[in-house]
Amino acid sequence: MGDRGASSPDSARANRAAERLHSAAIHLLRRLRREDDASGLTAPRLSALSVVVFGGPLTLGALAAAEQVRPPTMTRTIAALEKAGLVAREASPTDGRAVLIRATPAGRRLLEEGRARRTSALTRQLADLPAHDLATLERAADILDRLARDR
Amino acid sequence: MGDRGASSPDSARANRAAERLHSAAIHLLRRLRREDDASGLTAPRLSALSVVVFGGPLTLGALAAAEQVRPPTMTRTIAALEKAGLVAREASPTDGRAVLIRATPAGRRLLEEGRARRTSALTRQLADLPAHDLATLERAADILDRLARDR
DNA sequence: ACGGATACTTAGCTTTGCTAATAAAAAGGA
DNA sequence: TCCTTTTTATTAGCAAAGCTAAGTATCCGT
Repeated sequence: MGDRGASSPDSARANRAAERLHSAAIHLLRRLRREDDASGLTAPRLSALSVVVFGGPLTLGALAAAEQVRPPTMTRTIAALEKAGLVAREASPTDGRAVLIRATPAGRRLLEEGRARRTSALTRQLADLPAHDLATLERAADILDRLARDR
Repeated sequence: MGDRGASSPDSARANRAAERLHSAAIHLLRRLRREDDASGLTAPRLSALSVVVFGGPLTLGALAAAEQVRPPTMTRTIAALEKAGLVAREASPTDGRAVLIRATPAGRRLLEEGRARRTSALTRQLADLPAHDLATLERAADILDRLARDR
């Protein structure tokens, strides 16, 4: 099947890997979407809450950047979390334009409980995996985290 | 931090891994969303098209199951792909209720070209990775594929 | 041949992403 | 100091993708 031209074998392999990761990510998320709801939160909300809980109070812009989303999108996500009592907005003491997002005790609690809950089907499937495979997935998550950080 | 109670160390580890994979998948997809568009297709459409191209003609229901989505969602996705001339609907010869989805030459071509295009930032980032890390990601994709299949 | 099951579609809702436009505050230069 | 530009966040409005509920058409078993 062709593939001549300027493409190196390395980038061909990287491209194939990218497509497979893309597909795996789509399917993983679709599965989790259904059941995220041990917590009652959708995936983007849970993800944002997690950053706020573990990343301390931070501005909305910083949170949007961390979540790789535009500010208006994060404004709305935070509005939902605030309405649910999981985070609070407060004025920045140093910058009148900025808003600091802070987790409430309820938000912290929800995340901790979710952590302890381990009901999700994915968790159960992972627990059934050979230790070796689980380790591979953990290393993969490390690599992807790193990739996301130095984009 | 606590974590006593009924939880085994294994499931605690699996749960942590599940959360990290969840987060990695979210961030991976958000990045790809921006640039999927070498092809002009959104991620779900590209994913569905890929299944149709490589999985031969198949019914809408089978496609929905493969994509872990409800039939009405797939109906709409296919409608968009059909409108774009990338797939065609045809009546099933054996079942008057069913619809077979088949890729058109244009759909096939788009996928092949996308494959050769390798413009995505992810591909480039992956190509820069040590071979060892890339291999880890490939193995992880294998494992996740398998997991998705025997859910 | 009838009644229940199955395959798909339609209708309508929610969430999440985006861009464009606006308001308010900060920063900087004349 | 004052005025302009930049930055931060919000509002408004659009599109895509997910869902459930309800409807239609076909199939299958009795």
